[in-house]
Amino acid sequence: MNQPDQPDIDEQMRRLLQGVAHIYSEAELRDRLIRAARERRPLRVKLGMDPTAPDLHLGHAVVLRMLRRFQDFGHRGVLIIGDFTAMIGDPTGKKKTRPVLAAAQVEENARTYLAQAGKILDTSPEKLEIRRNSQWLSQMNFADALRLAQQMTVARMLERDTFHERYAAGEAIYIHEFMYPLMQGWDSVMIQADVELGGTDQTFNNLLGRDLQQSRGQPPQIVMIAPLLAGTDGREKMSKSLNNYVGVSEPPQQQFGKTMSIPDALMEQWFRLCTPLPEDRIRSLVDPGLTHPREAKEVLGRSIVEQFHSAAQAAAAAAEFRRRFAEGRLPDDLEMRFVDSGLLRSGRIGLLTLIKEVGFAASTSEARRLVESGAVHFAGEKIIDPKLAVSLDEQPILLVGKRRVCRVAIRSPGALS
RNA sequence: GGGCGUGUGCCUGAGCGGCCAAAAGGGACGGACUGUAAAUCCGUUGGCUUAUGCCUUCGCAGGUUCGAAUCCUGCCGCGCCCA
Repeated sequence: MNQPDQPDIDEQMRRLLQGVAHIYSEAELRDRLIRAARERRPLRVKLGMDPTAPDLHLGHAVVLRMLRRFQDFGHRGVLIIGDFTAMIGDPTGKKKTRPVLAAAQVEENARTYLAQAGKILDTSPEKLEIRRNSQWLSQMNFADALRLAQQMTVARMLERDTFHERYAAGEAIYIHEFMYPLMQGWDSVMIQADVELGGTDQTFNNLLGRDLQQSRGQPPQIVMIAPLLAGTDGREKMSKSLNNYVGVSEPPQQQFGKTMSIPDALMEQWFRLCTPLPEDRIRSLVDPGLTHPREAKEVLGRSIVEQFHSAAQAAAAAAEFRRRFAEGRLPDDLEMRFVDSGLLRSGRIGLLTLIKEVGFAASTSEARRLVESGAVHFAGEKIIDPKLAVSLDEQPILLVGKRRVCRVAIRSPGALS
């Protein structure tokens, strides 16, 4: 805006476009910024939130950071809680219809979401407006819905990647799924969005918002698309269901450890999308001739942990990681896990049962396989006999694989855990 | 509404009366090697208090058979074609 402490438009543009994969269109954004400044009106920057997934990860953080930059330039984030659209579920997910969420549940999820998003966003009321789309969508009747549907043709819907692929693959597409993008687009009309942010999988939906706005005489929103962040496997996009994510509220140790496990080839993208490091620094970090990949990854890990925790915790996580895996020592603060005394037979417990009880294996059979494949150490000794029964009197250490470790003890019936 | 086809383990996908807890690949997990990287190699991949044992799995429910993922009937889902 016009405030003296804000940089000029060119600088704002440069910063806003940082790390953006696509924008529709750059010229429109520039115009809109200029007009907003002239009219002393903050832009309304829309971001949709899925009320079913309160576990935010680095992928969400990318787009949240984009919104944050707008906020920092004086604009207003409008967070849409898709409580109504959740009834359908974004066809992108290509899974079955989701159950309708209870209002209380939506409320709860929104709270969790905000608690996590707050690590990145400015959540002060003047900078962030929170709306739920059931507010207007649930008011619509069939005629309203039909009118909305008239804005779109089947052919155009089928252009959308996810629909296109499913159609080609012979998978089912339900009519109501076609409504999803329309509903999301309608949200933009209702809140009069100036800008909508989203991941690449949202492109179609977001662009539809432009059409709907125009047909209602509103200036079309500018659409800014964040690149999809690849998950820790380096193959798929980061997502909770693929279990390849780094959660923003995970403990430092875990964030750091997961980051260290990503393929080297992924580092560059993560540096760009997940850290504030300048371009030339990134370039030297990802050049194996200049920086050993392990060192580079450590910088990456620390930078990530730092954002969600603190520099001190990041350093500690890195140090602990080194101790643990480079030097092969056990962690300092071993977690204690308890086992019911009822499971003991004359003071001993079957190793397999123990492994299962402690949560290191889903079933006894799995525990057996782990033992037989030499993955288990108990009280400092490698054990390959699945029939072994052990004593827990000394509160021994149980190690399964490289990462699953704890100390085990007996919980007597009356004792508090 | 009718005809044809299809439905298998986390996924893809073979099997078409016994040798099937079910080929193969992917993924995942474990081991070796490393930098909890990649590549490579090896092993495991339904459950069960400890098993040349039992139980549950091949859309669902019945049936035929000494015996069914495999045959029959009905139902359900999906696809294609016709209307």
